[in-house]
Amino acid sequence: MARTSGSHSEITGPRLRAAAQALFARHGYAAVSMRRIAAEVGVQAGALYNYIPDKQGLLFELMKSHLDELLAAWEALPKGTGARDALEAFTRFHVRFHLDRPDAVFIAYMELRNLEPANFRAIEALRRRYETVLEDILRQGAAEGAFDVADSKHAAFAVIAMLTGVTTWYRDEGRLSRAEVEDLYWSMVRKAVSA
Amino acid sequence: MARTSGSHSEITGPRLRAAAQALFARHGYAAVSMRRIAAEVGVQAGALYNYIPDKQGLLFELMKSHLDELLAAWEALPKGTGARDALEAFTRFHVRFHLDRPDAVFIAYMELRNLEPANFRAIEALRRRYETVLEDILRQGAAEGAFDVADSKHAAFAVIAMLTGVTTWYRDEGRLSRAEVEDLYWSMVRKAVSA
DNA sequence: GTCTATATAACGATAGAC
DNA sequence: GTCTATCGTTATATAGAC
Repeated sequence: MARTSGSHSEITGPRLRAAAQALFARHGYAAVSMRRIAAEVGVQAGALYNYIPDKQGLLFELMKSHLDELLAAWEALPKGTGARDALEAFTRFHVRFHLDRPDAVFIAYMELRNLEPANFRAIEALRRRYETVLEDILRQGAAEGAFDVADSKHAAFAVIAMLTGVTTWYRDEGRLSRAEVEDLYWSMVRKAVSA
Repeated sequence: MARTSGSHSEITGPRLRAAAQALFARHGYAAVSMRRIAAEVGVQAGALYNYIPDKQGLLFELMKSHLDELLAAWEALPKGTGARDALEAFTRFHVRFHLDRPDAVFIAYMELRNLEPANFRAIEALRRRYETVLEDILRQGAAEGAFDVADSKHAAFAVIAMLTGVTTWYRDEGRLSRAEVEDLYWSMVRKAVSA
């Protein structure tokens, strides 16, 4: 909806990020113009530069805030001590978190190649921290004899790829509830790493 | 390398597809210009239109030929009869095929949103045919009691996502051989669907 | 803070010469 | 089949008025 001119600093910023996230997820960063984002927000393109340094900075901020939120949400989760419980917690957390943010997830996985080198390194470091969470769980479980995982690092990659794939097919209107989807993935993950 | 002018119909076409595939995989379809592709091929941009109808047609042809080749390669594979053997054959085939074509795989998964509607439907149909191959194997194995898979369709999605993820980390110079990678994924897939 | 207007560059695609 | 030249459009980003 077009808006008349005036001061709207408190709402234009969030609206800009929301519009950019939705459009980047649907059409891709390179295919979306600043004019298109501005039209969605309801301002002219020039006004967006009161909130972002440039288009690249906008992409970086979206990806960084998503990964910061992902890591913070995991840290905040109450956890037990055993590796098996930790793996179940991680699996259900990952599925739930990603189903709640399909657009942010899509961008974080698809737009890495559109990041400038310094930004790419920063995002990759955050992603690596998250992968290490699962890697450590698998390594601990293998040491305890609860899991049969020869290569914790690559097993973690495989599990995360499997879990993240849920965003490509899950729809709220679909046949399965979120709880059923969690159960489905937990069943497969549990068995895949079992002794 | 720049080339002098003249007739080169027999080599420019393949070079165009090879250059476009490499550039689309690295930077994304929307971020790569026809001028950039032409420079890689060693001709001027206008000359490319002797081989393709437009940029969209180029993307579609790359994706379609990749998926056609994928399905044909699977069909040509000698197969046993049991579900367990079929699953192992599928797993090893998928890993091997995808590791051999990282650029084509990347494009086929990342550029779906840049396809025009009619092209999107055609590509989706081919992808669906491939998913159904695994889905049928899982369903047969579940019916025989060899597998414990409650939902063949979504289990197939999960397994394919896990397997395709190999392209995000595997490097020929890395620690693991292709055979070891195949074994690693087969071990996880086998257990994930086991009874 | 947003507007209009614009600087500067690149885009996809085509026409006509050779 | 490829070239040069160009049409018409669009892009990111900025300047100055309000």
